[in-house]
Amino acid sequence: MAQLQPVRGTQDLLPDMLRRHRMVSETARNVGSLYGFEEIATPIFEFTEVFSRPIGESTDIVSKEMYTFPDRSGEELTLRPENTAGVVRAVISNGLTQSLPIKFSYSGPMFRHERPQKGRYRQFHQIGVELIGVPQPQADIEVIALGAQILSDLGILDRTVLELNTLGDTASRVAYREALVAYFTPHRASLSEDSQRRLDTNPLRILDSKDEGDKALSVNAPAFGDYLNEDSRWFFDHVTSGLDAIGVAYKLSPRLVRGLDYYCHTAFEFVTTDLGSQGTVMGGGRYDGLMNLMGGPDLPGVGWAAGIERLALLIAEPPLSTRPIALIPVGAEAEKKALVITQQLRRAGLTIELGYSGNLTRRIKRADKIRARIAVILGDNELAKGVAGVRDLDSGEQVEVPLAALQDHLAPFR
RNA sequence: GCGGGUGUAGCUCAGUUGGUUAGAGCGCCAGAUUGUGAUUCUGGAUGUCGCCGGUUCAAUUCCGGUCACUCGCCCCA
Repeated sequence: MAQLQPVRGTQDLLPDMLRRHRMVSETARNVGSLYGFEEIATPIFEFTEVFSRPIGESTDIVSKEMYTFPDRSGEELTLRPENTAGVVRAVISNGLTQSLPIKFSYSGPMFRHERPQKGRYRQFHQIGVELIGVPQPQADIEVIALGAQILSDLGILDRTVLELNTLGDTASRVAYREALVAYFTPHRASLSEDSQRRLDTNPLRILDSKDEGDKALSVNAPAFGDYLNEDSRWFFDHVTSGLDAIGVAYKLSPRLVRGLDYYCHTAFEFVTTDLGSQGTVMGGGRYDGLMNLMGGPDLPGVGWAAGIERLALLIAEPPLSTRPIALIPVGAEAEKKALVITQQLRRAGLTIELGYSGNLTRRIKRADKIRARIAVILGDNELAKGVAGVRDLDSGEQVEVPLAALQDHLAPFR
């Protein structure tokens, strides 16, 4: 039993869970199209540079979590750890920058070599959207509103909090980063081990540390507000007032930081407390420098990604599919006839289950087990009269229906 | 990557202070009913007690390692 295990951090999506995944991705696609986003699919693997450069060599994702390998012709390839870089690459590769804005949504598997936990897998699935070519804060507002509407349609918006922050433009962020490094460096020895590392990789994250010593030190750290220039402030004010205007609630979180290097200005996360430590359900922000960094024109972008596994755990059980109609032949002659009738009814769009073996009792039992709505019984008695016994398995009522009228009679149950 | 917990039937779990045939409920299969399901009743099957090794006359039980899951950290969706 324990011999054949799936690879660590991967899982089989059995029908019940896959139905939840579909509910999430279909809701995202449908709501996305209301906002003018079209679905796109990019390859699951790319040249390693597609991810390593934009995401940042110092990030955990690139430095220790990517599935990177040389293929048989020696190309350095990587299983995508996220999809923003892939979409941007596709936009550049296909010369799509001629008509702006570009609005894409996607859904698919991503891969990161992390330690698995609930809501955290090595092969996991994300939905996401990217809006490219709009420098105005309206884009940020639209993208966040889209995310909120998807969560709302999934029935879980009220179980999340939208945390919102600005990282400022590049100038502001660089200035602030330097100020933080200058402040923390003299205290380096007093910082936690994690934060000593953060000081080198992502000093903004020290402010969000859970270590008590770090928290104490952070109290007197420089505040980002003092380093935000006028442009950055103007931009963020428009984002917040826009969200206010359309009634999307948010909480300002000055400590919210994005993990990937290419983010600027707006950063946001929808967070829930219902999933333990994997509370971020949707996260994103603005990435104005990314396209240019990847060798394309200097176009701004905003987007987010959401973890399907995490959303799938939160949503209510999706409705089951259409209940089938069970066709139950009794006897060799009926068996033949049933095959033909089944084919006709399925072509007419009815969901038919044809039991494979067993006597009447056995088959009707099985029909009950698969939640069949109707059992169509076809035996010698019926064949002789040219009818079928149509039994309503909910009420127990059974009527005889001429074979010629069977399809019409069953039509209401498709 | 770091620290803690767990691993017994398809599922949820009990149990053995180390001892010969390892249990329950649910589920599954069959019969009561050879042309009528869900209820009920009766009967039945299933485990290399996660894997490898050590201690022991004897290990599912103790010890070590390992794998997987899980909680927290880290990171992130």
